[in-house]
Amino acid sequence: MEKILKIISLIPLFQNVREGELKKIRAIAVDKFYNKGRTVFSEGDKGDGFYMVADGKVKIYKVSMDGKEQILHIYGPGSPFGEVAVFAGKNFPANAETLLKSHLLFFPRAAFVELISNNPSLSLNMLAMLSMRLRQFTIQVENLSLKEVPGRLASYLIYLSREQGVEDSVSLPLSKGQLASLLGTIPETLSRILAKMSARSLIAVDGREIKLLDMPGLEDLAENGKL
Amino acid sequence: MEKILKIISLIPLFQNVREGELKKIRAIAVDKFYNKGRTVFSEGDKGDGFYMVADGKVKIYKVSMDGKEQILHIYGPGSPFGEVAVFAGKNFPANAETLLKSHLLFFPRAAFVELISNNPSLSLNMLAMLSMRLRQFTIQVENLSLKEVPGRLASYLIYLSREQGVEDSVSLPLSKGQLASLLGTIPETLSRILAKMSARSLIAVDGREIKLLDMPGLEDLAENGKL
DNA sequence: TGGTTTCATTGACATAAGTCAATAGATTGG
DNA sequence: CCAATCTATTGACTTATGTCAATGAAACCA
Repeated sequence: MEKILKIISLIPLFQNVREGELKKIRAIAVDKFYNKGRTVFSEGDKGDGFYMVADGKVKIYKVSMDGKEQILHIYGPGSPFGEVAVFAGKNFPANAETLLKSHLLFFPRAAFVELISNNPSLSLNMLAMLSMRLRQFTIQVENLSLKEVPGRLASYLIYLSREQGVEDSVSLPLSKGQLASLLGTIPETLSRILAKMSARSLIAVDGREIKLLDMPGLEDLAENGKL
Repeated sequence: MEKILKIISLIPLFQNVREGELKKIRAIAVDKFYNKGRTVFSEGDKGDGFYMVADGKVKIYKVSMDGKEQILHIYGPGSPFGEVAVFAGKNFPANAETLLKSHLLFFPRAAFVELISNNPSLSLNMLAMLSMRLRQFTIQVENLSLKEVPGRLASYLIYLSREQGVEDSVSLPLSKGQLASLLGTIPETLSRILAKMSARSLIAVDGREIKLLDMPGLEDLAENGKL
């Protein structure tokens, strides 16, 4: 089986889709290659399709007038992005940029809508996908509005440790500056908080490797937000 | 035509759906009536269906440990809510409470999924609906993270004036306390900012009626966030 | 390798927004 | 219609986080 077709077949979005349909999906996908740090699309661009990461890493973000950046998502292999423009029939609501050399698949709107119209499994998968995104956003809003930065950081570390399947240590998939942007703060503040959490023996930081020394303490911090 | 059926037929979610299907949709909907201030569902509740406002008003919100509330959405007639639980197959990610005496329609998951599986128009409408929600969330995150409270308030006033179709005045659909919660702040702060904006002659406040005295000034504030 | 650029840390300081408390206004039900 | 409750405003104060600037560490590449 072609490599990309195999990748596609393993993606949640395309589960329970008949083999024949998978081939059609592959047929409409256009391969796109980007170097690190490249803009895939910008906020306001007309969206005539959506993307999926085949390989690499992409950040979706907003920027304010004075240049502060807020990361909305980081997507790796298997994650689609930019679907909002396809289904809401408007333009992209945020910016997308590669964080690594990346191989993306582009799905043109018309062809994909055609596929989805004839494939209930696919449309239910897409509904599930968007629903998960909405759920993530409710968490992000909660974090930004109801937690202070230490609480957000603690939540993120716990999330990472689950995702990476390691109990007591995590490896940041992002530079500290980018992590600050993901958490809705700035590098200076993040630095100070990492220092304070280290002083409290909650964590031990070594570059991008962070040991989680006091899981209960971190969980409490994530819940109550007070350091 | 039955009153509810007529309401359903006018809703964006059910556009371009055949008459026969509309009847089926109505058939699976369960009427629910709530007084003002009633909990419809709570965060974490198992979601075996979603709701739609037939009449009244509902707020969707999160609460922190120490009791601070963040409103995610306010929905009026025609808006569905709670779909995330249906399609992501989990529990509700937030709380829902009526702000007025309300008449809601409840759509049980299994029956609705059945309908959507056999109706491409309906599933595309639902995808569009969720996509619009995602778009709104990107704006909410942007507001919370990249704008200060005065900027958020200015954005909201401009949004309201567009929605209400009036150029130079708006009527708050919410108490000031609830507005504070929607903007991600507290009543005291909102009060002070309203006072400051009045002093600057950007607006004039009279209870829930707000005159927009300086639209360019408000737009600038919404963009750049500096008061 | 060495030098340049980017990234991270730290200090001194400024400020937006939250907390606590008191009061005033508005709304509601008996 | 008045008391009781809820809602909004204002003041004095605290605090978390942002800003500006300097320095140190790490990564990159020519």
